[in-house]
Amino acid sequence: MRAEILDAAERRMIDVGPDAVRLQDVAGDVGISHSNVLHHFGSKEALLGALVERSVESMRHEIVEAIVNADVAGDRLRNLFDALAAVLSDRGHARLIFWLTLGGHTPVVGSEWLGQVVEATLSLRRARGQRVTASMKRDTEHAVMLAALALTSAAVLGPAMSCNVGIPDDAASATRFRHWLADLLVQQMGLRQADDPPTESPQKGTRPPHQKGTRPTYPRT
Amino acid sequence: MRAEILDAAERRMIDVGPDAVRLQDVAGDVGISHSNVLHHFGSKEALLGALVERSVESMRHEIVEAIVNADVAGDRLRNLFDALAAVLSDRGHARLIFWLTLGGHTPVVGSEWLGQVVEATLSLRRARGQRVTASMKRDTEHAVMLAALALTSAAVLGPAMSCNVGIPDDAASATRFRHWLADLLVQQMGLRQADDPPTESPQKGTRPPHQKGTRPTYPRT
DNA sequence: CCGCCTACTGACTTTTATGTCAATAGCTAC
DNA sequence: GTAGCTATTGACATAAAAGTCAGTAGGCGG
Repeated sequence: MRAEILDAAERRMIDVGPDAVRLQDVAGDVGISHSNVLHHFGSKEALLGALVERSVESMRHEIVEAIVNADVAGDRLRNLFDALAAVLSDRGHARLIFWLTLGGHTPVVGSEWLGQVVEATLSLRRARGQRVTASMKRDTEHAVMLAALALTSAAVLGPAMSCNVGIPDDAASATRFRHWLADLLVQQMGLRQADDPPTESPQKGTRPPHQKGTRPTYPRT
Repeated sequence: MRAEILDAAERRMIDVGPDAVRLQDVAGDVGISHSNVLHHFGSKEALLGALVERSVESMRHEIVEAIVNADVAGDRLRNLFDALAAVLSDRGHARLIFWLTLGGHTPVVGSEWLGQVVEATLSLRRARGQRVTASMKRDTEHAVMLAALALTSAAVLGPAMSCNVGIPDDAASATRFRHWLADLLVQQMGLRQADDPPTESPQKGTRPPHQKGTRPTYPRT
């Protein structure tokens, strides 16, 4: 029952924000009385606390999952970005991040798991024969940060921004942008492999199917 | 008086969001009674409407101003980004954009002035001797969109993301990231000029320096 | 059967925010 | 002077949301 209440609250939280999560509405969604919600969580404050805790945890988990499962090793950054966009956008994680951050809830992204992504990318660059210098480390940090910022904000501002720039607001365009960004970063960091296909057309069938066996080199959490 | 009320409301809007703009608080900030606010604007709804209208207009104006005044012509994209960051962050425009967008207020960025930035950039690339093809146009659109997304979200998520990636959360680091992004885009679009200073910092060494005249070898999208 | 615990409910209380209203004060036009 | 207009106020009405409380129902160990 707690889980169902949290589910309903989460939907409202993502859609309309923390201030608009009303006990009565949440209770109505689940089909119980608002007193019951109070009985389970003690107070609205506590409900929101539990909700944030659960959401942040599942968010972290799903994002790390997407990163781990992606075939980063071979310039498949496009795939990773697609997976991340799905999690951030469809699951509403991006909106949640912004709701919480705007509300002053810094600890949302307060962990350091992006640092692990930096580490993984660095080892990838080393594997490409690049010398790991301080400036190259910073370059990698910036690249990861750019990817995180762009993907997260695209999930929220994407439609508005697209229209503004002159790009149609549809899934294909969003994907094209993601792939463009992926290619840009791959090039910037010199991660393209010799055996990679030339990737000239954005989405349709340009890449060979995933070879299994090539696990990503991402470190486990 | 209307202006003072709107000022107070704007501060609260940016800091704590639309839902938390209380008539009593706003009135208190200005030093009048809440009935007076109501007298001037009719309703809270109307106050928020007037506020959004004014804010969006001033936002548009200040951003366009920053873009127009920047010395873009000479690869001074760094300056432009710094100016934009100032407007977006210090003036709170970025937070406002996110508050409104999350609240379903799409028309915020619903105009098309970023399209004009795309046009300006395109003519710049043409002036650099590049042929304006369809894919190059799309490349430019993507670059402008990336810049807009990154600068806007950095003003909100910047601190949290920095810590997460492993970058210290201070102004210098934020500036470094902005400059890195500016250089990345300048290089991507082949906008560097012969008389430009060598801007050695961010990623020197990992790639041979850009030869002017050579178009980026990046595959068109 | 009985006592106890948990899930759950409806009715009530409290708080807080919006909005209404009548009244006051100052200023201007006639 | 006075009629009328605007800015302003305090007191009150209304509405909505959070939280309290006493009580019901059902399961379970003794």
